Amino acid sequence: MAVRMKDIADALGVSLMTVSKALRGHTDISDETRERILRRAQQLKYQPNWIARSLAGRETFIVGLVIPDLMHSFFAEVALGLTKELGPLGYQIVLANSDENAETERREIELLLARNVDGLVVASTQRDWRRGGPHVLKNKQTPYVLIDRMPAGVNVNYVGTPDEDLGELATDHLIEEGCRRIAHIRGPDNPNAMRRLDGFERSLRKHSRKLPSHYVVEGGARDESGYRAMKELLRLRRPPDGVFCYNDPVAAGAIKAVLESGAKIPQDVAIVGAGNVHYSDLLRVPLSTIDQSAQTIGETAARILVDCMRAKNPPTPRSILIPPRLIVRESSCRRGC
Amino acid sequence: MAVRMKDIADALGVSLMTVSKALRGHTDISDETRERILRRAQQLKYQPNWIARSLAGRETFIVGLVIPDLMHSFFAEVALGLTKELGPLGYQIVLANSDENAETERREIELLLARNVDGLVVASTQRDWRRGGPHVLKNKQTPYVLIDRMPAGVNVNYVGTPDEDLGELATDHLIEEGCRRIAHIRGPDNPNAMRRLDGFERSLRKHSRKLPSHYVVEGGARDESGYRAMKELLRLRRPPDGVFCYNDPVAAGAIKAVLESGAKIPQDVAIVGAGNVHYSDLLRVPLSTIDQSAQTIGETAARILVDCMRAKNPPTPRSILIPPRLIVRESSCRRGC
DNA sequence: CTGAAAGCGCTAACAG
DNA sequence: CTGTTAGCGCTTTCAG
Repeated sequence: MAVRMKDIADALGVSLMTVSKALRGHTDISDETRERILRRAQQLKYQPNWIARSLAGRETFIVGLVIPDLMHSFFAEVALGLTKELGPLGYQIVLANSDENAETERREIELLLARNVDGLVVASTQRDWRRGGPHVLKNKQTPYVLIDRMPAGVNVNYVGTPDEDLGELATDHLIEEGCRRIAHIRGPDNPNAMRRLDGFERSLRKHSRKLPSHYVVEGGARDESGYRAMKELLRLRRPPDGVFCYNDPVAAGAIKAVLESGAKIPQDVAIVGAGNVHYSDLLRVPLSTIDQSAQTIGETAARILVDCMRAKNPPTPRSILIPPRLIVRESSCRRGC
Repeated sequence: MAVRMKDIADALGVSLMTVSKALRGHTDISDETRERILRRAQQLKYQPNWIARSLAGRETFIVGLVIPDLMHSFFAEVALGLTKELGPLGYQIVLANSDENAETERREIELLLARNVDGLVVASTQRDWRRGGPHVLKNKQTPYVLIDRMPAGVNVNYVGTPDEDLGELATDHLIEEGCRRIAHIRGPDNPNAMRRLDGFERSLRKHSRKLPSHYVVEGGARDESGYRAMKELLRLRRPPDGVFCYNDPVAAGAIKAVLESGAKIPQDVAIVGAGNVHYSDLLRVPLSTIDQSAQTIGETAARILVDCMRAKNPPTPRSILIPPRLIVRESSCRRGC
């Protein structure tokens, strides 16, 4: 079996408690004793048993991360930001995949709670985090931070993107590039997508443009949806000359549709996506996009969570929005930038 | 605080042990008592405390996953395969990022071990898993499965790709497509990349082709390396008309370089990558590639691990290679497929 | 400064 | 079938 504190204690003729304290840097141990203990621990390659430590103390130094889709590079980036921030503090991360499914999400969260995680980061698939939301979290005191998917009307910790600004930024850019007829391929039916649409409309209003309803088409979150939606737009009598797409995969699909039609990007149609997935630069036409700084989102969520975990009584929830940044590549670059 | 077994026991006037057994489906409890206990547990929303359970029993139902790069879609897919297979069995996954760094890897593994994980899946950055390799694993009995990066001369559980076959498959394909001058952009200095090179050479020999040494150029693992390497190849007096690239990012970079030079893909230069990262289909030129079935690798590793975790004495190590599959897209399709 | 006592919530082994 | 007795390895509390 692995070496325990008791082994060190016995070997040195001190009590188990002394070892425990010395190992954790308590001040009420003489320097000499501590030295001896530390040295011995090293020799024996002592590794604290975290299970026992967790049971006795009340921290596990585990943080749960619940995301809807591991394959989405946005979440992989968030996870990276989390590990970068949490790792050095001694936390480890348990990964849970909700598969975009509310029930699975609830189950996973309960499991994580049963493991006494110190905190949770959740990109929730739940529409309404209050009702349907894991009431479990209400009872337990476990702090949590929601990311990306803004919960409807709940006062919780949240880190994400100001999606309305994102939509506005993308649309403003298309207008500045000289597009006259600007369309939007919508995302799925969730708050984030709604807000991007709002931003799209806000930008058009701001510039006194009309909002032809047939220029807003149903889309989805994947490239096939973008492909289909773009086909639809291209069939219009007057097809758009600029399209803001819900996200990069959708935009990639749209690009495919445009090129197939024989039209040129960006001359005939300019395209802007969102998310800056890491391959955007390598697409058929390098894709202009709105970067959401996913890693920063992860890091920020981590910091908030750490504050909560360290605080005795829960701090007032914070909502932090990471400003989106426009990244101009070829797909929208009509004026030779 | 959360409800404990004791709470249920007290409420029902039975002993704690009875509850414990009933909850875990032991047979030596009367159906009636079990019913009462189960019902009560539900009412009270009892959730077992896994920390305590782990300390008392000897399983934690946690599996550690150590990977060098979260952002690489290959590993994300492996992780997905793992969760798919392990989740239903009640295991959760702790994620550790080694950042392609052997020292970090060792530390993370030790941490995982200190948490008493039931098993480990490691994509090791270590060249030699025997010497430099975490000897920790020798002492502890914790079962582990290595993936992707084949360890040098060690008899352990391993799931990965037969990289030599992969290289041969890609090169055979280029030859079949009618390429006359075939080059290879090498990967980094690791066993997998070596084997892909071996496969490349094997294919050429098999077809009685020459192996001009200047057609094998230094590369790396990212798109910038591919870009640079391809530039170099294009400067040759007789540039290649077919290139097998270490992986898809490298191939994407190579494509960029070719297109910039004004040459056409695949007419002037055919390109094949490896890995089938999920955006390959959306690249400037849809990329032919060799699929490694990353998710299957994850699932297979999971199954081997489960076998080991359940077995009383360690089964003899198994080495499983998942056959690579050629996926033909536009970048190599010279004969109108 | 050091240590003894008590217990975290659960399970394994055995006794009733 | 049910319950008792011992821990798992560590930490907190409080007395020396």
